[in-house]
Amino acid sequence: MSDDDAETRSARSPGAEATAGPTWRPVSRANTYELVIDAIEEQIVAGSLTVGYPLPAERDLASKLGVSRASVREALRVLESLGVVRSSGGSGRGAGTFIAAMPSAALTRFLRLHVALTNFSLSDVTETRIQLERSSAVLAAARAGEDALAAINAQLAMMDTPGISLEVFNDADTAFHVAIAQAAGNQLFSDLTGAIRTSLRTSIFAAFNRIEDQQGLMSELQAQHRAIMAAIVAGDTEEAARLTEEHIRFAASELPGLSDD
Amino acid sequence: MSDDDAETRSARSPGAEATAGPTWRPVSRANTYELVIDAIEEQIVAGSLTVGYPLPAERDLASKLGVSRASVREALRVLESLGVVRSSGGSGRGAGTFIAAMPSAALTRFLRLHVALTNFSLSDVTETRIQLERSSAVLAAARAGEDALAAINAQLAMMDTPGISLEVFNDADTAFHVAIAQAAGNQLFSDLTGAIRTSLRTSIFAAFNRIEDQQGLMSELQAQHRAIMAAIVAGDTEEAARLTEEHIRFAASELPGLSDD
DNA sequence: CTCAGATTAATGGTCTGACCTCATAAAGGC
DNA sequence: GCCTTTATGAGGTCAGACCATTAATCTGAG
Repeated sequence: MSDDDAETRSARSPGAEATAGPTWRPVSRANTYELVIDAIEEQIVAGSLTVGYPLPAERDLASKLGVSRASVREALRVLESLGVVRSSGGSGRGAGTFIAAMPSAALTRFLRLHVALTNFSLSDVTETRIQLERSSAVLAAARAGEDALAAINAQLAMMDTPGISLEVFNDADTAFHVAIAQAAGNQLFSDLTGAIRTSLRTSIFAAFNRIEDQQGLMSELQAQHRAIMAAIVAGDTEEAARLTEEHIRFAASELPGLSDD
Repeated sequence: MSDDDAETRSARSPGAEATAGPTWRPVSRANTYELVIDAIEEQIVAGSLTVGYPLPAERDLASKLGVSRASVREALRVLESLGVVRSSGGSGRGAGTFIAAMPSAALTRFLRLHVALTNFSLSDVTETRIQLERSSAVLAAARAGEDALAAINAQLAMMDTPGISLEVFNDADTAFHVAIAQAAGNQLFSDLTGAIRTSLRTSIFAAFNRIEDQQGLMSELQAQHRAIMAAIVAGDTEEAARLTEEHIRFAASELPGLSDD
């Protein structure tokens, strides 16, 4: 069953609460697959299903819930696309559907689609990225450990490879920023940072191919990367944040079509 | 490491790899429904499908793509759960599947599930919220218009209702913060802010019901709301940001179980 | 001619049952 | 014992049927 709250019934004074929209919520005749998702989600929220735990076989689950296998599959495909579940065929160990935790791909697709639909503008996304990465830089400067710093340095080194291709540079660039977020120790920062960068991947390539001095821009970006890294290593939180914001704004302004001001 | 992302896998530069682990990724034999999603996404990214446009009927699409209707449906359910598509039965005008743009519900479910799976910790989520809302407060203080301010005030007034229930207060509280994000003019801020609050709704209730002086806490929160609003109206960006961060940290620390420090 | 009511058609929603592929586990042959 | 073969069980896909809902169309009374 759905635990929908029926608080909309109490609105009796006309005009007073009509300010922020009616909020009718049309009773939600849930589709079967939604009910299946709810049933699974209930187990997850209750803690009965944790990462790595197997779900019943699709046929079992269908008969247990009293629905068809098709409906179960639609629910599982949704959960799979959300990065909550993972399915593999075969038999025995490792076969079946399991609770997983792989949110990055889901976030990436989500952002890519909604950016394409212009539901989120490029400047909205960039601004979000700036705020997240500013905070990542601060936290990384404050508490990054040896391993985390080494991971960031590895990406810096990668970007220094002579004659590097745009694809490899860009992927290392993304990995650099994600590594900083990871050094900050916030998984949501890290996944959002990666998702934003990756969802813009195609646009970034297109923009890059529209400019003349690609190598020059890459060098400039890399110089900024080094400055950011230096601030993080020095533990200078203010400077790391400032340089990060400057870096992202610079990149957005240099790449035509990536900022819509 | 779970750097998942089914991107264009055509670019393969020899050498220059092997730095950050193997990353073999077994060629990703895409499922049929993924191919259907790709086909639709292609149209969206190319701009052939924009918000409001209809998709072919499921049966048509299935035969056009040479797959079964079940696979088409699995793809559509995924896109629907992502808030990219909306389906309704019947015939004629308004019947069928259309491109939509309703990302909030998708974000909310995504966060709720991954928080439940402890993939994102509560402090990760709270920290993200702080950064987003700090920025929202700054932008709102800088550029909020009459209507936007009125929308925020409406929620403040709602929370002042005497003898208000916890549910109504909490929903107005959420709406208050979302209204500020909306006043900032960043849709992604706004949707993320709402999603984070809504995904924690159940936890917030549980935490609230565990404390003694509910009315006292509500009053204190409301006082902070008023202070934030005053700073926004005054155009004091620094103060608005500071108060917002303070407010969120205060709430998280007061509600037992909502911060995991 | 007009309009209410019945009919029809198009669409998503659901179910059933079948068949395929694949990876493991079990049985069998050397 | 080790290797090969078979059986089993899981997801992946498909075809087709039927249901529910809704707009468009037709029909007939007034």
